[in-house]
Amino acid sequence: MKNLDLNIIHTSFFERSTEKVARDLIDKYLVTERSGKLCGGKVVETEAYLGQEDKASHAYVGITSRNKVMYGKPGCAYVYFIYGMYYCFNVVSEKEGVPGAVLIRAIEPEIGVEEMKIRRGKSKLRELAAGPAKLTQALKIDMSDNGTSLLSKSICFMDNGKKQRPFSCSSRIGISKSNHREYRFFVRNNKFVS
DNA sequence: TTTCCGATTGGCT
DNA sequence: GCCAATCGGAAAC
Repeated sequence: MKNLDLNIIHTSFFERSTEKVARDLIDKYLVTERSGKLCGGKVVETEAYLGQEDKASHAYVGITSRNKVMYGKPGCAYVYFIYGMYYCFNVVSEKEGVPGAVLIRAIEPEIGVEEMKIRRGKSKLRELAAGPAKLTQALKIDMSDNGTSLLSKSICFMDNGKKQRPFSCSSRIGISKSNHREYRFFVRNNKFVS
């Protein structure tokens, strides 16, 4: 592994508007530690999901047992099960009581690459974490992480202090209910974007 | 309790 | 490009 000077990102970063958090998470590190194995890389693609004004958000219908984490403390994980077989990972944004979360759609594999290859059953770097459900498989994130704080060593975002690469925005992927705003952010010309 | 369908993926045409 | 896999959440009945 290369020399990395990484610092855990704290709650105040997440206690802001969902759009800003989504934008600023680009190029931050997402790292998990599972059974002593460290895996992660730079975030290269995110999407913002807001509250009841956002038709595509789980919070559009109001608080339910599934989405209640979105209304909780910023900087916690919101994980949900989808299509009967996949998990998607979000970080909760906004101050407590206000729903919002940022879906992490892709990371650029950098730490623990060999372990992620085993978990994914794939050898190409491009196939390890270019997609929200691929990323949870590579980082071993599942429902047991739902609601947990992302300030711990076992799962967290980290900053290496370097400047963000240029990124673009677009409409979100895979949603049927449209929203005018462009809430997807991704590093420009990066092959690890989904 | 029944029905509809989803913030996806991988395999096949 | 198309579509099945697979199951829980949410709303309808």
